[in-house]
Amino acid sequence: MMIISVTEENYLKAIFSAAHLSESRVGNQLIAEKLSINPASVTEMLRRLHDKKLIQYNRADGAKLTAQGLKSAIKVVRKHRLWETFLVGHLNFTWDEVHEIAEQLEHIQSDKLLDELDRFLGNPGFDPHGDPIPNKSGKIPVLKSKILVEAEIGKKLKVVKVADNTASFLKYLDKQGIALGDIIFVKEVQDFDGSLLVELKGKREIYLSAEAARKIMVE
Amino acid sequence: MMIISVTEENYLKAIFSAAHLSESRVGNQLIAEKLSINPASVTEMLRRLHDKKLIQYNRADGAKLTAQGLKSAIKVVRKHRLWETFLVGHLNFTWDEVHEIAEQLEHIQSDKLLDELDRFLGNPGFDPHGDPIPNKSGKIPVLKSKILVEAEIGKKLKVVKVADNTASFLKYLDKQGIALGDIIFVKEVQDFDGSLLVELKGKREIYLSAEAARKIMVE
DNA sequence: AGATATAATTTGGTTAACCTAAATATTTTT
DNA sequence: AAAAATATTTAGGTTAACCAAATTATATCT
Repeated sequence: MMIISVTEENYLKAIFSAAHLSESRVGNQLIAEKLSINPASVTEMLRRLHDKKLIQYNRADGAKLTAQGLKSAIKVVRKHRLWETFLVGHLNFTWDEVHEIAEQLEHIQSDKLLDELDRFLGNPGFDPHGDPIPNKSGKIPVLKSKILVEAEIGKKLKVVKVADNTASFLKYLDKQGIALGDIIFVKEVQDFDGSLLVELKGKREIYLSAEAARKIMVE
Repeated sequence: MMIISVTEENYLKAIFSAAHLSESRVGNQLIAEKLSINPASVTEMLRRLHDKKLIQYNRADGAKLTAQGLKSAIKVVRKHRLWETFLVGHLNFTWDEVHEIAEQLEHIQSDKLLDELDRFLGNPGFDPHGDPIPNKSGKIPVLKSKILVEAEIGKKLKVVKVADNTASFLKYLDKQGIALGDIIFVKEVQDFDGSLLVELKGKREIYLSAEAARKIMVE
């Protein structure tokens, strides 16, 4: 089996997540930003990943994962999200604390560990942030969710995911008392700033800025 | 807080475990063997560990952990053994499968993770091989165990630890049906080769070579 | 004590990942 | 289409860990 270093895995993951957002071209610049390194360093590594047949690469179109590369990237994401699920579910971590540690754990190499962890957790489809966990064969479950800011007035909705996993946003949600699975009822939309008046869990009424409502996914 | 690399941690661990066996001097040679690297490389690293005040070091007496270095080494051992306990206890691993993976997991950095894992496992004192797990403050529990080969005839004993964690020996024990916690009754000792006839769990009788009995710890 | 064996160190490499600054491409704007 | 802006690559350099071969200490043996 081919050996992929931790650093290489991080590149693949960066390309994978960048490709999901901007779709088309994944340039050196973007990868450099994601990994907080100098663009000059990226060229070198992309060439190596190309040699290893993990990406297609040329100056014009940037980097694109091959089937091999995609498989590796998805596996890393799978590991990351399963570990996050474990940390929150069994080790009393909150959703804003788990990212860093999962960044380390995602590189542990053992297929059996991965399978057993999945089983132990009950083959979860989504992690504590609502992000989908690829299954063993690489298939990624889909949620037909919308962002809250696009919801119609008078709809009863369930919070299923957040579109921003920074600790500051997650702490803000905690402070507002919003968690995954909560039922939200949209009462009013302010015309002038797009902020929402919502009823949370049939109890409290709170205001959410359009900014925040753009990062909350509902179903 | 001082940053200690994975490689440095492995050196500290090697020095720690070597010091436990041979007591006195831990030479470059021995460290090199433990880590499967060239002795020439060891000199360099020991100098760095000395500069970081993690070891005392001079040509005559070799390497010796400082209080700082000992603390770091014990923490790594603690992590290693807690993870092994987790793998066997919750993820269906057998005791001969866990070492490699624990070698990776022992380098994950997060104090909260360590504390929570300990709590989750119920603050175990010993890992699946019977090795003591240092507690949070670094204290290492002691078992007043003996090696089976030194046991007297007619004694009822409990298997508490193995003095050889290689997969081949652990598999041998599994095949013989011997596990930690089993009660052993010594019936006979063969004079000519020191092998033992023992009764296992009050049921089966089996022969154990002196070789094997030297690696089984009982209480 | 001197010869021999063993252990440690020095010397002069290598590789993976990074860096900065300069040079070259490629887009985008005017 | 030329100028300006942006993106990529090249060139030359660094650091952490390693190596092999040669050298220098230290220990052991006769």
